[in-house]
Amino acid sequence: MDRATTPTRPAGRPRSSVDATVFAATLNTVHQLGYAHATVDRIAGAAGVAKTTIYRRWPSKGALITACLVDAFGPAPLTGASREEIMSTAVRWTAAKIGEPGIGAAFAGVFTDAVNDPALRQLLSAQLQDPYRLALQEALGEPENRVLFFIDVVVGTLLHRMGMTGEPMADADVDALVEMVLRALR
Amino acid sequence: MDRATTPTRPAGRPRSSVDATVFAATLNTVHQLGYAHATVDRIAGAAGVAKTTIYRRWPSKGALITACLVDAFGPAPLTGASREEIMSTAVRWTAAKIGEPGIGAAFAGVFTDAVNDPALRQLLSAQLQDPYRLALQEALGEPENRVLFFIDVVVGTLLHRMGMTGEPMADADVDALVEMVLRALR
DNA sequence: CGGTATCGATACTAGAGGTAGCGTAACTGG
DNA sequence: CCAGTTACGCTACCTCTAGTATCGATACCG
Repeated sequence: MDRATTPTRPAGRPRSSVDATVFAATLNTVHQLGYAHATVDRIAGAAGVAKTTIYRRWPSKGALITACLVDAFGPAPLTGASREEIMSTAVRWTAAKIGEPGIGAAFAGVFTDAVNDPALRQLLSAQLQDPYRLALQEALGEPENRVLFFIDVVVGTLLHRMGMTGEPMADADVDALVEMVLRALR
Repeated sequence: MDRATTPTRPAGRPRSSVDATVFAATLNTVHQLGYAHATVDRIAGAAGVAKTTIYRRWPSKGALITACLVDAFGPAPLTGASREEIMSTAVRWTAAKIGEPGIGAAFAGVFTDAVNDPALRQLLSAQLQDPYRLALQEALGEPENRVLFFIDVVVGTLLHRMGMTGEPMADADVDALVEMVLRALR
């Protein structure tokens, strides 16, 4: 029940190290019951933790799920000999991750929550989208590449174009997206 | 306040023809407040209708939104001289539709509701996905074509692969999808 | 030992989807 | 004109969920 000793430990009782337990319980509960029925009460119960403890660490259910996803995804594997290989690995890895128990459902749930919540949208975008894209851009050396299709198209298109409340996608981006789709369908 | 006279009109007071009004109020409310804050109470109020009237016609909020989307989308324009032209028209039309006020947000909302509700998922799939895909397949003459990217990839991938509760996508389909993505990114 | 922050537990508020019951209105058939 | 039937608006209600407040106990620091 101890935590990593920081240089200057803050006063008071330190937090018990149950983050990993809560994350596991979250994915488990979402996997078994779906996002909507995975209530914070149930997640807390599954983790053997009080609900108030969860709300002390994460400000909302959406923030909890987002943190859980960030933890579950971890850093993307950016390996491969060629540029094409790197992209292939990353995309396949993303698809596989999304298919893991609970992750897909959690993502879909928090995703739509984010549509209605600007703060959560920003959090989700910052936590999931940007580091990923930046890392891949760095690995590929070409910032104009549209990588990580699931993130860019699903989150990008849906959040920006469907979200309505956020800043809209530029028409040029929409056109580029449509062209990309058509090329894939050809 | 009358309705189209059916061959044998059922007994009792006929329903007032407010479906279109309710649909308009629904899109309007979703557009202004987002899916989550567009409560059935508020939609009913905006339509000048009692909430009970809405629940007499549609069994749930999800069913209402789905019906509203079906009404808003209408039949897809399947015109064009070449196969490529037909696909281009359909995809662009879909993208434009999704960008219309309220439609995107409504779709995103009902979509995630469907992830947690098998009945709604089936309804959404039957109402939006299948007729669309079938009509395009017919127009294009090649059933193996993966058309309507937004529907197939967004609904297909997310519902099937992320939904978890539904039947999973076949590995071959996932592979095909990944290949498609890679081709688009190349 | 005093100060401080976390812990579990309980109780609570506000808002949402959805249902039940009621008196009234609109139609059909006799 | 009247009985039967169904939709209407209205109100009250139930259940569930996110999120908050409070409290005594606990674990750590100086």
